[in-house]
Amino acid sequence: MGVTKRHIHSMRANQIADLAKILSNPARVAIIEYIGDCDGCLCQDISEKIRLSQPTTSQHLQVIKRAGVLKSQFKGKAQYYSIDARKWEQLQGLFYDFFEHTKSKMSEK
Amino acid sequence: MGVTKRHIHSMRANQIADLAKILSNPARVAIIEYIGDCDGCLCQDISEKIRLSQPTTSQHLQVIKRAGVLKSQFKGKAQYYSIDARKWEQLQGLFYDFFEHTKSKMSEK
DNA sequence: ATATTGTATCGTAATATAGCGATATTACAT
DNA sequence: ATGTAATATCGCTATATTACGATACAATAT
Repeated sequence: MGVTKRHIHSMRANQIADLAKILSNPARVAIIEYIGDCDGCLCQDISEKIRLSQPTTSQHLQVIKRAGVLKSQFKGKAQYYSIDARKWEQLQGLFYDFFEHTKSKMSEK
Repeated sequence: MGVTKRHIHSMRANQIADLAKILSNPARVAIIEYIGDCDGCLCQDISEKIRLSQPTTSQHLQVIKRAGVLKSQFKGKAQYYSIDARKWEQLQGLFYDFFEHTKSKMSEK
C-alpha cells in the first residue's frame, strides 16, 4: 500500500535505513560537506552555497538535526550549525559494522 | 517542485546519495543481510524470509542490482542472487572516505 | 503439448519526499 | 515602538517510493 513496513524488519535494519536516509539526498550530503568546512555555519550561507532556497535548506537541516547529527547554537538572531562529532563517529561505526559483518558472512562460504 | 535538483550538486554528493539510497529502506537492508547469510539465494526464499510479497522483493532486488551490488545467475528457472564482493568493498570505501574526510575537516578547526 | 515453478513486469493506490513562496517568529538595532 | 535580519513553519504542487495483485515469461518436468 505504499507505506514502508517497518514493523516486519529488525531494529537494526530500521536503524541503518534511518541513518542512510540522511545521506540519501545530495543536498544533505552537500550540507554536511559544507558544515564540515566552515564549522559553525548560518542557514543562509549554506543556502547560498548549495543553491537551494532558504526554506528548503532549513528543512534539510531539520532532518539532519532530528537524527542527532547536527548541533546548533543561537548567537543573537543567527543560528550556527555544526556537526556533532560523537554522533558522527557513532554513525560511521554503525555503517562500518554493517559492511564488515556482511563481508565476514560472505567469506565463510 | 518536488524533484531532487541533482544538477546543482557535485558528482560526489550525487554518488554518495545514490548509494545511500540503497540502504535507506529496511527491506533492502534485510535482503542484503539475508543474502550475506545464504550466498546464492532465490527471490522466493528471500521473499519468505523478509515477509514481503514476491513482486515487492523482486523490485528491491532490481534496485540493489542496478547499483551493481548484486550478482545473479540463472540455474534453470531459478535465479541465484549473491553480493558482489568487489563492489561491496568499493561501497564501503566510499562511505569510509566521506566519514573520514568530514572528520578531518572538523578537527582542523 | 501441457503443467508447473520461479521471476519479472504492469497497473494501481497510498504515502513520502523535495522544492518553493508566503508568512510567522525571534532578536537585535535604531 | 519600529525596522531589519535570520530562521522556521505553513500550504501547496510535483515527483518518487513502497507495496501488492494480476499477469506475462521462461525453463524444466511430465
